[in-house]
Amino acid sequence: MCHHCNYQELLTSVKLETTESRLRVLEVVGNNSFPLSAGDIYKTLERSVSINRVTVYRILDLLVDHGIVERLSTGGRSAYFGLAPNDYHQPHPHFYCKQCGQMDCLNPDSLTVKVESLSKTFPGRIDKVEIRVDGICKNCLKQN
Amino acid sequence: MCHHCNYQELLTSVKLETTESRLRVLEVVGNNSFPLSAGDIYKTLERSVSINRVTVYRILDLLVDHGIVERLSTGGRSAYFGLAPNDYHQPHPHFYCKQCGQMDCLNPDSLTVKVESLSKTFPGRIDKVEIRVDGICKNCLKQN
DNA sequence: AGCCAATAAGCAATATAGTTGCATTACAAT
DNA sequence: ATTGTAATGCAACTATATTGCTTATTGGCT
Ligand SMILES: [Mn+2]
Ligand SMILES: [Mn+2]
Ligand SMILES: [Zn+2]
Ligand SMILES: [Zn+2]
Repeated sequence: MCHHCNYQELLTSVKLETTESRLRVLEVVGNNSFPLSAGDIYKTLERSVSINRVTVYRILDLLVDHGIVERLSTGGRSAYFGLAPNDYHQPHPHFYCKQCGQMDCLNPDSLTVKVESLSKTFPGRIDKVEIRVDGICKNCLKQN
Repeated sequence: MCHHCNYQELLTSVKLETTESRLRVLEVVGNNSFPLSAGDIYKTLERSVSINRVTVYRILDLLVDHGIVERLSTGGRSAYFGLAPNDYHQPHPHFYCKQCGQMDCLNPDSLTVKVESLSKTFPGRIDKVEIRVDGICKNCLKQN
């Protein structure tokens, strides 16, 4: 767990009741150093606690809606989940290996984006800018 | 059709035989000013020609593999397709409206990314950088 | 032209990820 | 303890994409 994050507090900070399941889901997401799919999160939880697959999906939706978890698209079919940016975690781009499906967090400064000009002129509402780098990871590269 | 693109030529330029179906799919993708889902492309084609849904998926995969069509992830469940960047079409970010699912192409300069530092140090292979802006489009905004 | 091999397209079945409706359980307030 | 509300479980379902196999089309050859 990130020493800045108390998951219990994180839940109450967005006015969500703490339940065992919510805390477990948030722990799995937060304790992991890279984003995970809903399926990964479910499989991880299943090993230690009893929880339903649908509950995992619902809790993830809930945490995303409340802004403490971020849903990331991939080059593949499923979304991945990580802790949302906050005071202690800057927004940052991710790398997605299209071979093994592993997603990695990149340094916030490794790719920077200038969003001001767009924000000024864009006629709609902008909620988020997602930057994803696609390719083949180091491990998969050396296997070939 | 973009006056720079001859779709027939585009196919032969990547050593793909021209078939009626490939040409039709590429036309729909290329003639559209914003990216479309496989389903949208299929529905469009269906109106005028007889083609199978699976064929559309296969052709899209093929065109993506050959680098003339680009697959874009969305905040939603399906991928969208547009012409891949080439000499006449710079890479550019996209806007995705999470309400209506419309995707729009943004100006190549509206968001710029510095990828050099990452390319130098990143241990894997980088194929693509995808930038997606999520939010609510102008039309959906005024409906509420 | 006719034949053959290779490739493309069609069709049905299947896979995968996520969602919905409704029943059951837990839990907080009274 | 009772009750109302919200969370979770379970089964069925939806949307999107993929697979295996059959049929049709194409291009090269004679
Ligand atoms: Mn991250
Ligand atoms: Mn575009
Ligand atoms: Zn990999
Ligand atoms: Zn919209």
